[in-house]
Amino acid sequence: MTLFRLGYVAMSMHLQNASPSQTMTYKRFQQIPDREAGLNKLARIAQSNLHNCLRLLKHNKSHGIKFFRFSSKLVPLATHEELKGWNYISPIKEDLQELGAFAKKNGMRVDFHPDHFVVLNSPNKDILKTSLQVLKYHYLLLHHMGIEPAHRCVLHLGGKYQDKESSLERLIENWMKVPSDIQKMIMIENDDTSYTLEDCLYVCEKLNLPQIFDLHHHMANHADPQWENHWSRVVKTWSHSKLPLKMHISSPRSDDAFKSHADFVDPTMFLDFVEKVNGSVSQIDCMIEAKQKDEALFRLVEALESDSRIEMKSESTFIWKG
DNA sequence: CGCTGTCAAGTAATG
DNA sequence: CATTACTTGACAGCG
Repeated sequence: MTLFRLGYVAMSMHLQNASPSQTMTYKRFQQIPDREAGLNKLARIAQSNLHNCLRLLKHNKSHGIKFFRFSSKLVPLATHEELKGWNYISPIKEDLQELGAFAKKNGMRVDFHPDHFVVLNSPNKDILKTSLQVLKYHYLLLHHMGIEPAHRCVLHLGGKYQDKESSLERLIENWMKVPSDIQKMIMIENDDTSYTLEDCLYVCEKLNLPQIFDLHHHMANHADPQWENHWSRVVKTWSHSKLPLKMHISSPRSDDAFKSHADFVDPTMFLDFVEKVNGSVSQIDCMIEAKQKDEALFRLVEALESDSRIEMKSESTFIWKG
């Protein structure tokens, strides 16, 4: 029997004025004549973002949601080249501590997905260096939250650079330049344009990394359309992890904009997946990536509740009865 | 207050 | 070779 658990991404459609990713652009920062005042302002924004994250976790708690992805924009300009040397952690140490303690106390799985500027297979040394800075930022956030950073950061394999095979091998070469603490933090996700599930599995097996299977990306980009043929390999990549297998779930916005995320998740497609993987592993955490965020999760739960093949175990977990 | 253009970052696709 | 799309929330400026 498999326990399925639902989570969502970064922000809530229900909480008002609770953005976890308020920001200040570098251009604005530059316009502040006193650098110290600018840095203070950045720190205040970061504190507000973390405060809102805590509100989000409390909101999640009240709805029985124990699985959440933090925004990567918690500290604006943290890794910007021109702000090198700024200790962006010190003004938010207590906030991070409090946030992590709340997540731990309530048994919540939290993680990150840095955006597409983190590219570990880039042939450009500067881009690799910047990417490592951004990963270090995520590491420090987790570390100061008091959360074990292992398998808390989702990445794609990177660009194709006109030659997919050699670009994939470059990732393996570059991996040796990644500090081991950061290596341990990474999970790999198949993407919708370049690297398919099978490409990612090859790397995951080689580097001993958990594979995050994104069903929507797979539909948009695959070699073998039958993901079922590779599911046992996906399961195996999680055998050494303390965390349950993780999935990304979303639905295409339309036929024309197939790769874009729809507002909500199509329950039929999701239930089809659930039926197929049921029994393959003890728990599957499904990250709902929909434009309507937590509202999409609530809608999906409503659909599950009214389906006789599903038994709800709590507000956001369920099993397949068949 | 509501609308629009702009914003640190990379890569792929298009022209 | 140069520009746009991707995706995307937040903010500043403007009417």
